[in-house]
Amino acid sequence: MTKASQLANDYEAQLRSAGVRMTKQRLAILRVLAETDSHPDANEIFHLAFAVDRSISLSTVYRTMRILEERGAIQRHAFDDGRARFEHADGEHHDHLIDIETGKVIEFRSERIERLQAEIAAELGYDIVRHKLELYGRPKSSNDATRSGKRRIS
Amino acid sequence: MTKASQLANDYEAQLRSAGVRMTKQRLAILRVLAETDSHPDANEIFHLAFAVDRSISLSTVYRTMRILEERGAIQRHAFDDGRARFEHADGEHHDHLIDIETGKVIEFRSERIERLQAEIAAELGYDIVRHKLELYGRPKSSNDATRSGKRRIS
DNA sequence: GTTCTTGTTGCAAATGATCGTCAACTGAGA
DNA sequence: TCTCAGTTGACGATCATTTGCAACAAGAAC
Repeated sequence: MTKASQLANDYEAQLRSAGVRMTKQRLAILRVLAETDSHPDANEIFHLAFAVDRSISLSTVYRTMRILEERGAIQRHAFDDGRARFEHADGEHHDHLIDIETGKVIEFRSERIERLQAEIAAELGYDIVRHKLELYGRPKSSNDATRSGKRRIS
Repeated sequence: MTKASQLANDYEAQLRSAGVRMTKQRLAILRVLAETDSHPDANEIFHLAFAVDRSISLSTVYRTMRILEERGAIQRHAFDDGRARFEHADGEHHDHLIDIETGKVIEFRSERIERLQAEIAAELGYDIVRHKLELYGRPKSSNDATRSGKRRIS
């Protein structure tokens, strides 16, 4: 079993046990989400899911994304291009670096940033509920950052 | 001369010398922007400017905000409420903490965060062009964070 | 001040993303 | 299989933002 179909099954089991009714449209969306490592918007998800099940509509994509978000199965992001973008929540929080030349999104996680953010909020008298860190950058000339997957930073 | 009207004059001089034609609508917007310390959206700016000059329209607000953004006179933000919010760019970059109970936006700047972000981008093979850090939090019980103005953090 | 050119305006209609309504349909438990 | 509350697609509504256009007004040249 591939990692993606494993993830799709996890999604399905999780939602079923939460009493969410599984329709073929939702299964198509779950499969699409499990199979992508990028951050698709609603329209992209719609097109991918449409290829799996031609009976799906854009409305259903929006409705399903809301349900998945409420259940914590996915994360919603609002980068600077206006649309909402989604990615599966595979547990650990991470941040994003967006390549302003290509739009490519690189995920990373830095414990130092996480700690520092909590400290700052505390100094301001707040408890952090969530946060959003987006770096917008341009590749350095000697760039080996083209490999994908999440990067772990000190 | 108040600090706000000083800032409004600075805006005007800067734009004039860049060859931007100054209309009464634009002057009204500049005054409104100079007088606020918050992060108004287009509609709020429209209402405030309308009080100064009843001939202004929402379209002009949007058009003017784009011009001001292109000239670097203001910063555009996209917090989690969907709309674009604006604030005057008074030079130094800062980040935001949004109170999820009241929507209040607190500005702060942390040199450690700034440094850390640059380091992370470098590790990923990128030069940072800009970045966005938003903390969404809830006030601690013993909260003295109600005072306004930019906060400087270690 | 008058003229002229060209950028700017308000309005209304157009977008684009997202959501709501509703009648028809369908999971999934009895 | 039967039942029915939850779900669907179609499509119109909504919200923030943009654009087309004819009327208008800065500001440079007279």
